[in-house]
Amino acid sequence: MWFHVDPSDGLPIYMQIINQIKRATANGLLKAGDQLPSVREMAVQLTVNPNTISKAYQELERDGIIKTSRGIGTFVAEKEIKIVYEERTKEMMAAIDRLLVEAHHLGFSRDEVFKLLEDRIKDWKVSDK
Amino acid sequence: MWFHVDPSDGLPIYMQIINQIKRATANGLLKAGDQLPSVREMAVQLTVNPNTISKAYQELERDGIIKTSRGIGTFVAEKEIKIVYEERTKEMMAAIDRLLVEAHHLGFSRDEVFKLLEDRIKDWKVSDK
DNA sequence: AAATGTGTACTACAAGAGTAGTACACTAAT
DNA sequence: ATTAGTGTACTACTCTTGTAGTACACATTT
Repeated sequence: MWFHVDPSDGLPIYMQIINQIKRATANGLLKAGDQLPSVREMAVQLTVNPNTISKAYQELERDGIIKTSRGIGTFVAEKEIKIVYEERTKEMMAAIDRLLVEAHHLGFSRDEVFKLLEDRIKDWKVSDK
Repeated sequence: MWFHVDPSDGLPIYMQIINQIKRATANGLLKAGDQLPSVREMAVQLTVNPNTISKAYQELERDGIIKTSRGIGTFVAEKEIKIVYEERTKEMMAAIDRLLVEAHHLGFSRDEVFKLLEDRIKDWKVSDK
């Protein structure tokens, strides 16, 4: 599998794994039901301790992104939104605000952000199939 | 001044301060040249150690958001974008991707994100004056 | 030169994060 | 029952983070 990790990235290993899996499920590379590599398999491949992988998997499970069963394996979960509407929206707006603040300090106007997002979404769509 | 801090927030105190100042400069509450409270003043007001404030100010200065002079005080910096275009754009796209991944896991479609951002930008604009 | 207001350096310490080693526990197949 | 595959608990160690205490250094005003 296409996981890779850079120990000197600053970002902790288990975080890098989490990010990759989140992205993969977000863009369809990983679909509900897909089995992930076992903690040992992945640990060997990345030359990392099994617990590090386990930690990533545990956090992903807490977020409801994967489902893991002892002795069986770890799988991408069925998508089910559990949080209530207001909560979701609140979090989403907070995320958007963070983006806008960051954009401002990178020197982008809000309209530019809008445009960039528009383009990006189009890109995602075509690669969607 | 309107700074406030919650020690039990999980987010470290100096980060909370950084965020508030970043936001304030991003939405115009703080403008270039405005003086910030001295480290001591703010430390007393928030019942926190001066070094904690200092750490926040240092990080903000590294980001070019404020300008500080020993014995004088700390001020909001003139906006000057130092990073080259490609770098800025790269970071911005990364931020947008992070937002889209987060949105997906919150159960928002990309079009919904688009719509929310559109609304949000409109809001910012009217409160712009 | 003294006083007062500014930011800072140095030190220390408690708490937590990150990873690894090792041994255990569950499940399915043989 | 055994085996081979899975995830996990426990422990320990290192390194970093976050904050505080204290003392210092610079700038301006008097």
